[in-house]
Order: sequence, then structure tokens, then C-alpha cells
Amino acid sequence: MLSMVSIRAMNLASIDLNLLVALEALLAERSVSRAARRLGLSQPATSHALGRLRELLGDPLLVRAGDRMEATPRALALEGPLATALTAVRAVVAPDAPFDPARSDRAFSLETIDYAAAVLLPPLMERLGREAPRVSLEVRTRTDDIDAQLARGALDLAIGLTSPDRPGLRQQPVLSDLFVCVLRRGHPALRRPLTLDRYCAQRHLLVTPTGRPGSLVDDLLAQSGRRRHVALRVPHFLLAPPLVARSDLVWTAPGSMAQAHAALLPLTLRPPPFDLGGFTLTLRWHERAEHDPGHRWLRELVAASAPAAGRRAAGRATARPPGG
DNA sequence: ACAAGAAATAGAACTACCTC
DNA sequence: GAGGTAGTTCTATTTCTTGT
Repeated sequence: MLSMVSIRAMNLASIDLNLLVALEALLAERSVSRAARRLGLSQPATSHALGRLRELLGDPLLVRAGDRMEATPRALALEGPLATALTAVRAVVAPDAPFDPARSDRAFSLETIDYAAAVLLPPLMERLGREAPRVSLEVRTRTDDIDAQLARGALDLAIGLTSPDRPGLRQQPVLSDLFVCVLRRGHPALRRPLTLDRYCAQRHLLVTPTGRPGSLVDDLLAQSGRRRHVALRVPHFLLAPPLVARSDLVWTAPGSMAQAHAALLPLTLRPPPFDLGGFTLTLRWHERAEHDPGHRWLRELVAASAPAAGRRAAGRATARPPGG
């Protein structure tokens, strides 16, 4: 008989799933013969299955008590978890099992930078609350090795900059945006037009989610032989608006986020004094989830949550870091 | 109380199928 | 082809029910 230690170390591949189905029937019928009829097997075959289950689990599971079979405490403890597990397995293998958002209690996970979360989550959660009140969403930021986690199924979706195609991964543009310059209301630089010279003369705030040096703005300035002074680098977009509102720092920011915060804080927006173009964020997932009805439903919901202007521009703008 | 029959479990032997 | 696994049929054993 297998020891409990070896059972714990056992690979799932060594377990016949049909044994668990047999256990379900045995526990439901409390009779080997009736369980056999339920399973469509002969009584001896079901008795053998019970024998294998006894060896596998190290417990008699069902013991004869007169004219009936009594479940052992171990078997009784297994009944609930076994039903849950088999229900989940049946849902996995059910052909074209429809996804019902109104009744689903599925939990999804999403990796994104806080800028995209701030733009997408309010409309997304509004629709979730209305259409799928029991569905839950976990948003993570700065996850290590996102593609590997998507492949493992540890992560459902990731929103980030468009990246080169990789085997097994799918992506679609979800949000495009333009840059604007954000300054506090009453900033001295606002007294005259914000020329390139005046822009470069300011002290700047740079958001760098990755922590890597450089940015699209600094690269473009360098191409024209110019440079700016970055006085503050922060890792989160949401840190920037109040810092800009209470200082003379200039932040070259994603337009949709800047507009949202300009409605809440004393901020003024100006177009950049040089052509910055825009950037595109894409939704990324593993091909394993491509035809999963629930996953497809969430992807459509996320895409539909992008601001209308961003969706129209999606696919046109260049894929460059939003950090500015 | 005892014997016979019915019903259920489980072992033995054999077969079919799959993998290496 | 060998070995392993899980199915089958057949049969032994156990336990309960029923009739005498």
C-alpha cells in the first residue's frame, strides 16, 4: 500500500480521474452494486475500482455494516471536496460551455501599469457591477516575468506596450493616447507660449514604471541636440498629478489621464512644443485562453472600457513608452 | 431456532487494449 | 512481443430475509 507521504508526492498523472468518478458514485449509492449500475460497469469492476481507491487513499472508504456499506470518516470528509473538484473538471471539459456573466463567480487576474488601470478600471468595474456582480478581478502591477505567468495560467490578461510577437501569446491594441504637458495652474511658464526653449528650461517630472533610464521625450530631444532636466523620477503615474499641482515641475503625460486629473486638481494642460506622436497599449493573453468563453468575454469588456477616443486611435499611434 | 434462498462483496482467471 | 492495467465472467463468502 502506498504511504501517505508517497501519495502527497504523487504526480496527478499517476491518478486515474475515473477512479474519482467511481468514488463519487460509491459515496452517493453506498453500495458497490448500485454504484456499478450508475457507472455502467459490472459489479466486480466497481469493486476493483474501490480496491484501487482504498490503496490510493490509504483508507477503507466504505466498510460493510450488515446489508449496507458505511462510509468511513475519511470518505465523508472527501465527499464535499470531491464534488467540487469533479464539478470543476466537468465544466472544463464540457463542450462549448457558455459563459454566463450574470451567474459566474469566476475570478480573473490582470497585470497593468497604474495609468492603464486608472483609465480602464472605472468603466470596467461599472459594467462588471451591472452585468457580472459575482465576478471578481485582481489587478496586479509590476509582476515579474508576465509572459511566463500568462503561459502558466497564473495571470489571465496583461496590459502593456505592444511587444514583438511571441509564440503562444496573443495581443490586440486596446488603448492609444497622445501626450500633453501638465503644469500647475498659475505656473510662471504659462505666461507666455510654451516653446521648445522654455520647455527645456523647466524642471521635469518623469514617470518610469520600469525604472529603466531614458524615455521617448528624452530620446526625441537628444535627436535635435537638446536635453531637459529631470528633477524627479517616480515609478507610479498616480503619484504625478498631486506633485505637479504643488510644484513648478512639468510632466509630459498621457492625455486621457491628464484630462481626468485636471478636472480634480488645479492643473493646466498644454500641447507639447514638439511632435511626440502617441503610444498604444495592448491587451496580451496566452493562446490557451483564446477560445475560453469567459476569457473572451473579459477581453471584449476590457477593450470596450477604453475611452472612445483611445479606441478610435488604437492601432494608429506608435507603440512607445507612455512615460514622459 | 434453523435451513434455504436472495443479494451483495470480493477473489481468481482470463481477455482486450495500450505503451514501450 | 512483453508488461501493465482494467475490463469481463465465474465463483466463493458473507449477511439478511423468509418460511417452516
